[in-house]
Amino acid sequence: MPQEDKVKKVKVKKTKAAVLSDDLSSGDTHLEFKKVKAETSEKAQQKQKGTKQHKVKSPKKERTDFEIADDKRLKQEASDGDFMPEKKGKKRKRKLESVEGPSSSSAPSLPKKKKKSPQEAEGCSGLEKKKRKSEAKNKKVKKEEKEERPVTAKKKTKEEIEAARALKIKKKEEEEQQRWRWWEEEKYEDGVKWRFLEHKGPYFPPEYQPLPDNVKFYYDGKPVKLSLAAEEAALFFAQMLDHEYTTKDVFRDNFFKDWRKEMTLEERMLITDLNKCDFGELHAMHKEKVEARKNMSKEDKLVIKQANQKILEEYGYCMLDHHRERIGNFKIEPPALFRGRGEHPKQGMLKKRIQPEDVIINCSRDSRIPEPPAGHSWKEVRHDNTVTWLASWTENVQGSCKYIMLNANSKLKGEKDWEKYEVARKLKTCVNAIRAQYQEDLKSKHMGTRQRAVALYFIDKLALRAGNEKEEGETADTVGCCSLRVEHITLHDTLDGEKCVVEFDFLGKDCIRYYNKVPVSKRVFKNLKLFMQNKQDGDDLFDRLNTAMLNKHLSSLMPGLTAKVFRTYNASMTLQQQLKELSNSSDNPAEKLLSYNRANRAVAVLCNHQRAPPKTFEQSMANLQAKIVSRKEQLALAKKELKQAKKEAKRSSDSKLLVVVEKKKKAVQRSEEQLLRMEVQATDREENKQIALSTSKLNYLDPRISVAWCKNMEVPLDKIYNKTQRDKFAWAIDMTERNFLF
DNA sequence: TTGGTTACTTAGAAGGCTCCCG
DNA sequence: CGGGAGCCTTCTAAGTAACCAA
Repeated sequence: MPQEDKVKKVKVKKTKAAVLSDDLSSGDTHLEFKKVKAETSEKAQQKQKGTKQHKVKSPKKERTDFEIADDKRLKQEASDGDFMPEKKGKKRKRKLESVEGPSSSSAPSLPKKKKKSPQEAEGCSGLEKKKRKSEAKNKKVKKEEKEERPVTAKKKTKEEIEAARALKIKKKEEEEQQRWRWWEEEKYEDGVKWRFLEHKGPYFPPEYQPLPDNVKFYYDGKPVKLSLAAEEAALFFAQMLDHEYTTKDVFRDNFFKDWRKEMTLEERMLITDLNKCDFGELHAMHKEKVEARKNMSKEDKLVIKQANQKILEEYGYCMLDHHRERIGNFKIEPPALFRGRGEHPKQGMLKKRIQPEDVIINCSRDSRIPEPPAGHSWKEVRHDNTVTWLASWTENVQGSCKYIMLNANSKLKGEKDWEKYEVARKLKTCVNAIRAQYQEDLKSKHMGTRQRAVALYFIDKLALRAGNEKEEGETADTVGCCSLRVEHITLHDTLDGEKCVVEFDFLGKDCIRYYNKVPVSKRVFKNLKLFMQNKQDGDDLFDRLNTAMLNKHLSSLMPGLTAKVFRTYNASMTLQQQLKELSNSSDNPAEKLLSYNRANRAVAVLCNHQRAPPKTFEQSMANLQAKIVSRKEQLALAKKELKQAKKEAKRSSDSKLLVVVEKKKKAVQRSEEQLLRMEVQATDREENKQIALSTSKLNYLDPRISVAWCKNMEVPLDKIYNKTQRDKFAWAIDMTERNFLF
């Protein structure tokens, strides 16, 4: 078997030392500056899709999302200045928000704390707020009714239905009332994350249950009773036998090596070849268990559910500054075989069971310190209120730290999220200056500066990730902007009728391929040629640059600015722009949603958020098409019947017939609506085949843009955000007015 | 300047759950 | 009323970036 068939070419050692003289006054300093024209980059592969037309409202829809996304964004960039309330006039508008707020009695410090942009600040008078709140409540109630009906089974009596509904509404109200409106509170001084933190500690996975006697592992045809530890590891492997992982050499080798470490001496002597191992019975047992689980009775399922609920109640929450907050991941990761993404050199290694002795607890000194499981003790208990984690441990495969932290709907996460978007919005006010500067820097005498300028150009224009350096052999070979190598780009003087085209092809985070052909300015192009001179495939494209240098530079341009802010900024900008472009308040609800999804999709394309096409995709698409066809037939029939009925009504003037005509009309109308909805759905789904919308929605798009859009378009928010998302974005939902601009 | 450590965000896969349709 | 499609949650890997010490 081809061991490591994909061994990556030798990577240059990552020291970007000063090898070459940094001075390059020679050569091409005479490059002309040419305005970057509106580039229409398109992603090669995915192309044709998205143009699939069916009745779509606006004529501009003829192009792919990619094209739309990209040049919309560029147009936006061009006109960015219009939006800028104050360019470089400094004096950031911290507007000491005396407008509202529970007195600033205790806020001597925090100079840059407590930000409120003008939009937020205005309309925050108590009165306004109250009004808004009650509005929200009303809406909620209405929604509730809608959601309620289908849920309640028909068996129930009317009263029961009523009661259930009332209960649900009440619960909702209570929830709303209990919600911690932290965004209305004063922020803590720098670095302090909490004043009081109490929790029960992490939840440990159940102990390993040894195999029953009738399930045997065989080596070389003979049954072997394994020691507990070895048996557990064997089961991990057996459970994965259906997975492609277990066919990979690296995975198998790593597993075998680590498995042998778990074995007793005798076992190790005996078991020397993975290929002679027969996990068949273990595998079968596992499958049986899965099957049995699936076929469990309703009652049994309920019992399990309730047990889980109980665990959640006990371990899933903590008290943070007098508020009960949900913990995101309160369970310790169970032991397993490591599943790295892509060609990970460590795939298959044994991720060991975590003991309380490995776990550091973080909580308030004056809280009830969590009890370790009986007979155990914690590695350490500390009281550090400058961090947000409740517990941590070091994982053995990569040696990295794992944390237990709060849920996304918590104050700690929400506040950070809000802050992130505020930084991105701040970038808006100085992005023009920064762009002008890097254009200028393309001409710099210093190689390092030029490289920085080109990298920044990519990060800004293509929303590439920063690209930190990685230790070789520890992870899959993936890159970001600063770590691009010569092999990852191809320069084309002309390509498909465009000049100066850069073709990118590399694996990014999670080994997701980034493929894109982008026309760039002549100057950038020439610089790239220069950077690539005398280099080989495996050499760094930006050998004088790393993320630390880049970020240092960025933070000097604007406090808080780092490479990743550009991604947030450009993503949110694109969404706002696309929504404006694509949606009309006169559209019907389905069309509005399609527009929103398209805008969202434009961002996902920009950020290269992909997913494996669902396994059932082709099938379900065919099903949908079939349904559309049959619906069309139905519609034709309905129309025919309507005609017929009209004819008859005319002839006989029997009033009953008129009623029939009305009925038929309704049927036609209904049919048409359903057909439209299906067609829209089909388009949406097709365009979405391998694009993941959720990542951008959750991490890059300022929720206030979406909330404002919903208000303007009169789209119920729950069409856009599900419950979890509404929870996470509660701060934005509460504070956003329809006139919000990112 | 580097190299390790730490803390926190961002990412897609997998599996469970719900709801809808025939 | 059973099965399956798709939405939602959970899981944990894989990034970014700051910090610290030598």
